[in-house]
Amino acid sequence: MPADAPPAEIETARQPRAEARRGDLLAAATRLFAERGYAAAGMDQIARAAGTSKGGLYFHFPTKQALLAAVIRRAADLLRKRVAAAMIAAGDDPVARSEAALAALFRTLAKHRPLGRVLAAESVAAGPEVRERVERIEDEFVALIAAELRRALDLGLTAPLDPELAARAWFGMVRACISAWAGGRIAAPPGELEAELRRLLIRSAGAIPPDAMPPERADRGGDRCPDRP
Amino acid sequence: MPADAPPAEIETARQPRAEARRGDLLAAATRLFAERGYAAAGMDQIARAAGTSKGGLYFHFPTKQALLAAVIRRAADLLRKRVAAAMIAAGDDPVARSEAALAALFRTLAKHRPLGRVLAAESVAAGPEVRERVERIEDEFVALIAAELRRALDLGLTAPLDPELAARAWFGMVRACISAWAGGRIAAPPGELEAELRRLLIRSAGAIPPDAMPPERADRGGDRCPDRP
DNA sequence: AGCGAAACCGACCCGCGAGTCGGTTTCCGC
DNA sequence: GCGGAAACCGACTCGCGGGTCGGTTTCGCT
Repeated sequence: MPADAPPAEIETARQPRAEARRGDLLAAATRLFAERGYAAAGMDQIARAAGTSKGGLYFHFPTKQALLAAVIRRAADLLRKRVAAAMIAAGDDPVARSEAALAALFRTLAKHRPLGRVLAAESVAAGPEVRERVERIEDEFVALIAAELRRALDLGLTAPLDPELAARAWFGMVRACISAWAGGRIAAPPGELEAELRRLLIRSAGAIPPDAMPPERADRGGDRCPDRP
Repeated sequence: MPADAPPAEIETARQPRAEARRGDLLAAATRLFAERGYAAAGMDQIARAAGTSKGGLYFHFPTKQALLAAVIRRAADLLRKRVAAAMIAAGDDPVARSEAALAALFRTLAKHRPLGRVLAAESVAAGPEVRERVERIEDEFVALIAAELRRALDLGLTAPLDPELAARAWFGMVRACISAWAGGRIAAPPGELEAELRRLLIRSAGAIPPDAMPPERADRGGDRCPDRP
């Protein structure tokens, strides 16, 4: 239990076909874990879905937990990469960066729907170690958002708020909306959903968007700068 | 599958001790499902934790799924009752009602921590029927919030928004914060957490709180009514 | 008291699915 | 083209846990 870090992640050079199979297996596992749940998805089933056999599966992953761990790791890596790239591309303004991060997260999860389900729901089902791992990933993203919020706060771009907590709340909002949308329980097309969600997020922080509301602002009275008692 | 409603919910008159046992069993099941996950929590284990035996457990619940269903039903009933009461007590103003609902939800989940976990995570693990049931409960609460938001919107108390989506987002915010707090990953005391969360929610809707900010508003410049380009 | 039903017990049954293993095929280096 | 390792196969094992069942205790009722 103490210090198992070094031997865990050695990417031994594999033959290319093996790498491909590994990818297929991870994809199939991701899909089935999301659809049936960790416990209900059988190893044989997963292997079959990936066009291989149980033995082949166990050649790549020593255990079912390890398979889930790999699935999660892969998902997290993908999200991390996309989000980081988007934020770098967005420049310096914290609000713009946040919006870019949101957009990237959103588009990535929208493209790979099962991914969100696995990250959201399978943490409890597969024992405490896995749960902790997922929580750490979540914390990582929350910290990312929190840092941005803190910068914005220091620049006076937001209302006074607790960055940690607001970040957590943002994360929750995004996840809830995406998962409802992925389950077909929200009708709106993804583009519109993202726009509306962005408005909610920005408003919740009391932030000033970089593109300070163009033409159509006279839709309804009193939506900002309230003048009633 | 078609029309199984009538025979399912007959509350047959039971002896008092049986009712007590049933309660113990439900409590133990709730705790263990939350801690270990649905699949990993054994029937024998649950029975033992409730101070009884497998046979006794199966006297009350015909199957494991039925047990989970009962747990969920109970949790939903409790939340429903508390939230409804709070909203009625809060009067007519939609913003006040929303705040009251939030507070009730918050306090109830804070008092029974495992409850949130079960509602959040066990839906996938126990087959599609249960998942759907949980989703319906969630939708129910979302609809409750959405109705309130729609009223507020019609009264001109909020910024223009999609009530459905905003309600979903609110729900997600609350859940994420509560679950992080229940897991000890947020340091703030519950009272403070709730207050901060309330601010976020209200701001996200662009709403005007009924108690229009008392004295200390001059904390930081430009936090509302922005004057920059 | 004593009878019958409700409530409870725990040893047993049995299917299911994670993990194993000896064997076969594929491919790389020489 | 051949030796050997990497990659893959699928029948088999075996423990675990959901569900059963005959028996025992508790309790309400008269």
